[in-house]
Formats: sequence, structure tokens, C-alpha cells
Amino acid sequence: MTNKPSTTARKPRTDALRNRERILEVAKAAFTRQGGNASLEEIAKQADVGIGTLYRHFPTRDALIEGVYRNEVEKLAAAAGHFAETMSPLEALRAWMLLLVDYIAAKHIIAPALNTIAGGPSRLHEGSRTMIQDAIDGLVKSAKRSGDLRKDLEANDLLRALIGASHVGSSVDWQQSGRRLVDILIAGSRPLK
Amino acid sequence: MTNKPSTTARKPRTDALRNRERILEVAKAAFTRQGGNASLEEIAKQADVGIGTLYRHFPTRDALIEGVYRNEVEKLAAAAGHFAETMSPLEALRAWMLLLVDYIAAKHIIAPALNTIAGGPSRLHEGSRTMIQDAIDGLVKSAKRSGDLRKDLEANDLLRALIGASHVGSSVDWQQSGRRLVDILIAGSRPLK
DNA sequence: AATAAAACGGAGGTAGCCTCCGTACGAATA
DNA sequence: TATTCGTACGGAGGCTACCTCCGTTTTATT
Repeated sequence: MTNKPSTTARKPRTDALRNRERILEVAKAAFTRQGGNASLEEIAKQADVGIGTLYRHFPTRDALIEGVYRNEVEKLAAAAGHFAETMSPLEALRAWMLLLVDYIAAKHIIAPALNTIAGGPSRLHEGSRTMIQDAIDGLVKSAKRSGDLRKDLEANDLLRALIGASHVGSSVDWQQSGRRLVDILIAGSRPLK
Repeated sequence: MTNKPSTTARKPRTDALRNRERILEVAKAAFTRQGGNASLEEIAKQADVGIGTLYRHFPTRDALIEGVYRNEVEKLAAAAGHFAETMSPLEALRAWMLLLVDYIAAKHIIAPALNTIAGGPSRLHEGSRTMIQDAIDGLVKSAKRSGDLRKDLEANDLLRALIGASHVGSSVDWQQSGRRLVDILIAGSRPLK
């Protein structure tokens, strides 16, 4: 194996990266708005990309759906850190929970589609679950430290409330009520005066 | 409004009823095997029916899916009564739970598809929930009376166990494990010797 | 500037959707 | 049983979306 590090794989092309991003962004919107059968050609068009390009990045519909999902989880995890650094603890928690509402909406589209996939969905779900758990744990913990949150609050309570609500209502506008719920939860989690 | 009851609507044609049945039967199989996007033309063919006939009975894909679902719930409710009359209480309960596994499989396909529907899915789900609850309540109650079941058992426990299991595993072969679970539940619900 | 690897785009063959309407069947009636 | 007429049947055909394939363009590297 004369595996010289010389073959250090050239840098990925910038247009490829940019297109990939655009596709994911448009796809997420399309899927959450029109469901898992949204037209891929339409998505390509809206992303200003040829249909061939879309298929090169995501060879199957499922691949695209999975891509959107992973992207979402990653953004969610990254945002937690970012918010924590640039906002007050309570604001950070609130902002992050609002993102979570978006994420859940996306996941609702995705879950059924993933069942058709080969390896099964559990693998994906497992990983995301802990990433999300960690994120909210961190945010809650630091908001407790700063005295913005009552000490007896469990991060999981917030998580469950939001996820639970999304299951009950699974109507189209549950996102709206989800956002309202975020504010209620935040308000209710302040320390008892 | 000279709405004479004389117009007593003629009897529905027998071939129409037969075809409708056949379509629902084939469609259920197709949906549970290949997911909610199974080819309608293929379903029509397998049901020995023209594509036009299929569309007359079920004008949209969603209508067909909903039809399968309603059919399933009705069969489930009817079966409970029938089993209760022709089997021993415990056998009746077991047989019915096995049907429930089939039903849940169908519902998994259906739930996502229903979210796209106009009126929202809650209406459907509500109704079915109570029908199923009633059915299992009756079966459990009579098995308790005959001494085949421990008295402290709640019908809901069985229901939740089965439904819960179906959510965790949502892989392709969860039905297999669902059937196994039925036997385990039955065995575990016998009176303590 | 030259080169070659990598990515792009869209034409075109295929499959599934759904409508429309002439034909066939079955329930009512005599 | 024969007739009538409302009801249901079937599948051809127009259309949309899928997905592959390959000639052209762009980009990183030298």
C-alpha cells in the first residue's frame, strides 16, 4: 500500500458545496410545506440547479430526505453553542427552543419516509436524540446557574412537552401553537419570585 | 321540497360492492408492503378491475387510504364480538390482539398520509381510538370473569404495550415481533397460579 | 496558461397519475 | 321472462414527475 499522503485529495469545489447547501435549504421548505412527495424537479428549479445536479448530490429521494434531517440536527446542535455565547442564558434557551419547533416539523415529514429505508431509521434517531438532549441540557443548566430558571426544572420536561404537543396536534398549524408553547414554557420556568 | 320517500334509492349493484371489497383488500396489502406510494394501477390490476373503477370508488389516493383504514377499524370492532361468541375468552383475546398487530401496521402507513388531508386526521383517530378501546375492554372483562386473566390487569396495559412496541421498532419486521409479544402478554396475564 | 479532475445541466425514455366516455351489466318493472 | 334504464365498468390517452446519461463547463492544481 504505497499510500503516499501526497494524494491528499484536492479541495472540494466551492460551487459543489454551495449547490448542496441550496438544495438542502429549498428541500426542507418544500418537504415541510408539501410533504414527502414534493417534486424533485421543482426543488432543483427553485435551488437554481439542474435536475442532474440534484441527483448527483442525492441519488435517491430518501437520500435527500435523510440529508435534510442530518443537516437539521447539526444546525440545532451548533446553534445551541452559538446562542449560549451571544445571548443571555434565558434568551438563548428560548431561541433554541424555537429552532426545535422547526426541527420537529421537519422530522414529522421525515419519520415515515425513513421507514422505507434499508438500514432502518433507528440508527439515525438514536444519534439525534442524544445530540438534542445534550444541547438542551447545557442551555438549561447555564440558565439555572444565572438564576433565570427555577432550580427544580428538568430539561427533559421541556423536551417532552414540545414533542408531545407536536404529536397530539399533528395538524398543519401546530407549529404556530408550538411557538406559543415555547413562550409559555419559558415563562412558567422562571424562578418563583 | 316535494321529497317523496318513494324515491327509495334502488339496491346497490352487487358487482360494485364486490369490486369495492376486492380493491380494499388488495390495497391494504400493497400499502403495508410497499408503503403509501404503491402504484394504483398495479392495485387495480391485482384486484381484477379497471383503473377507472378504482378511481370511481376512491377518487383520490387519500380516499383509498382512508377507506382501507376505516375498513380495518370496522373489521377489528366486528371481530371482537365474533371471537367472543365462538371461542373461549382467552383465545378470543389472543386472536383479537393478533388482528390488532395487523391493524397497527396499516395505521403506520396511513398516519403520515392522513396529515395531508383536508379535515385533519384527528377526527378519524378519535373515533377509532374509542372503538378499539371498547373492543379490548369487553374481551378483557369476560376473560377476567372466566378466571383466565388476573384480576388486576388493565386492558389499556395491553393496548399500550402493543402500540408502544410498534413505535420503537418501526422497522419492517416489527410485525413479527408484535406477534411474539402478543403471546408473551397473554402468558403474562394469566392469573398467578 | 495549461491540464485534468470534478461538477454541471437538461434532453429524453419510462412509469404512474387521472379523466373521459362508449360499452356492459344488473335491478326494477311488466 | 323480456324490457328498460340507471349504474358501474374499463382502458385509451394526455400529462406530470422520475431518473439516467453524457457532452459541456467550471474549478483546483501545476
